[in-house]
Amino acid sequence: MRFGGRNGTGRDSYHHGNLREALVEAALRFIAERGPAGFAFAELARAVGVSTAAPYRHFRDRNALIAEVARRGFDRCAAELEQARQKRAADPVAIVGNVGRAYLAFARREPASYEAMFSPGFPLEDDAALKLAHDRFVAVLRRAADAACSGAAAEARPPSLMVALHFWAFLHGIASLFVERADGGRRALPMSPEDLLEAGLLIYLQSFGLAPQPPPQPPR
Amino acid sequence: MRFGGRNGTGRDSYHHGNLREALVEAALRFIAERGPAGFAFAELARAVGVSTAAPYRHFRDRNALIAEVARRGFDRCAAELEQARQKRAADPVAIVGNVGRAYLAFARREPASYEAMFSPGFPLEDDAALKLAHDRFVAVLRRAADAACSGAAAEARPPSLMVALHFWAFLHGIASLFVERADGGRRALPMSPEDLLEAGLLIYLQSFGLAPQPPPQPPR
DNA sequence: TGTACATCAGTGAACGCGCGTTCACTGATGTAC
DNA sequence: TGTACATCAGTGAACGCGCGTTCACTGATGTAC
Repeated sequence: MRFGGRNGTGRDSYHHGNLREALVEAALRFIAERGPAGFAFAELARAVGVSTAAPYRHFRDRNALIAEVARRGFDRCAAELEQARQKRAADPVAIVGNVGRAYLAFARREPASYEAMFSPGFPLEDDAALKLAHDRFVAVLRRAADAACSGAAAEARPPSLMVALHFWAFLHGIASLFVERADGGRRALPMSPEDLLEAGLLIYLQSFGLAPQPPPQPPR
Repeated sequence: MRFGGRNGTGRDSYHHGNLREALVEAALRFIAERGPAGFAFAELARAVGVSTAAPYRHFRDRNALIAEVARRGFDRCAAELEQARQKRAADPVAIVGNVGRAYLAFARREPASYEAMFSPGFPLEDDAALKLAHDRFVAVLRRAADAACSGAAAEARPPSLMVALHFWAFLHGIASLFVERADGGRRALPMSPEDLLEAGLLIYLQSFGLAPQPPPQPPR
């Protein structure tokens, strides 16, 4: 496995030109294949076609690289969730569903990022930028929960922070237990993770007097 | 860190007497400290006070050891959940709550086991005994969900397998995101994981027409 | 437009280290008689 | 109860290997003038 610089496969000069990016990409591949602890820093350098000393120009050590991978993961995932949240502002149930599906889609499409983001043993406190990205990510989930809560009848309206945490825990549980992984470690399921999610959300939101709106009829 | 044989601290003879157990215990400690990938097989031998060749008498390799740790984790956790399930047969909501609390208690008390059980990259298929223990564990969750469903009004009764999967995903999400870990990697929470769980279960089960029974009054 | 030079991003060789695994071996245990 | 012996669970030395990290270095880049 070899990841090139500017021109894709090889090197065009003494300088790599894109080493930082190339290292992050290679790390994503290795994580997807073997998990966040399953490769050596030197291995990464080799995969990218560079001496083992070169990565030290860009990352203090292996952990700093993984933290960068996780940080980018939070950023990208937050952006996608936010986009899903803004897609349709009318129906609270649909908003939560859209955000939830976007969450599962991210976990499925970028299992390596997802693992780096949530694998224990990489504490957020060590890296301020990582912590910030994490908090922004959580804020998006919080906004989605706000939308759901604001649609609830006033007397049945639960604290939206709690709803956000329920939402997140449920999403994370489904993503880590049931979304198919590259190494085939998915559990047998009688339904897709997305359907499982949607059914669970409906049951939960029903208690707040929320039900999905029928889609608007096209004018005839 | 050194784990002894029969008499606790040291060795009493040429033979260790309890090496298999001692290795499993040491692995639990290391996993709790550094995660399932954070230690070497040889390190384990040293911690237990034995030559680096000795563990090979008991485990084919490092992965076989971790699989054994995970298997025992599933067994113990399943036993505790089952006990919680049978504690009080009357109220479906209370049954699910008891099992849920037992789940979180296990994750809190044995974070190393929990991590070994659920860390990706150790596929169940490679080890029949592990797969069996896993399936028995899932069956307990299934029975808890059955109890909840059987209490629901017939016309609102959901498929109990789906409820079991919702239950599990929610529990796993709370356990992995919010239960305090040895390395301090817990996220800030406005309430305890147990309260978060209980509130979520109540909201969810309310949709089935289920509500907690008031505790029976003591006879006066 | 050309040149000098500071800065940057690489090299490659070297180091000490601990790992996983194997091997022939040996001390301890338990059992058949 | 005693002895011979098979089996078991350890030892310790050895191997080749790749890792993380450092170092003085050098090729390329970009900018001031």
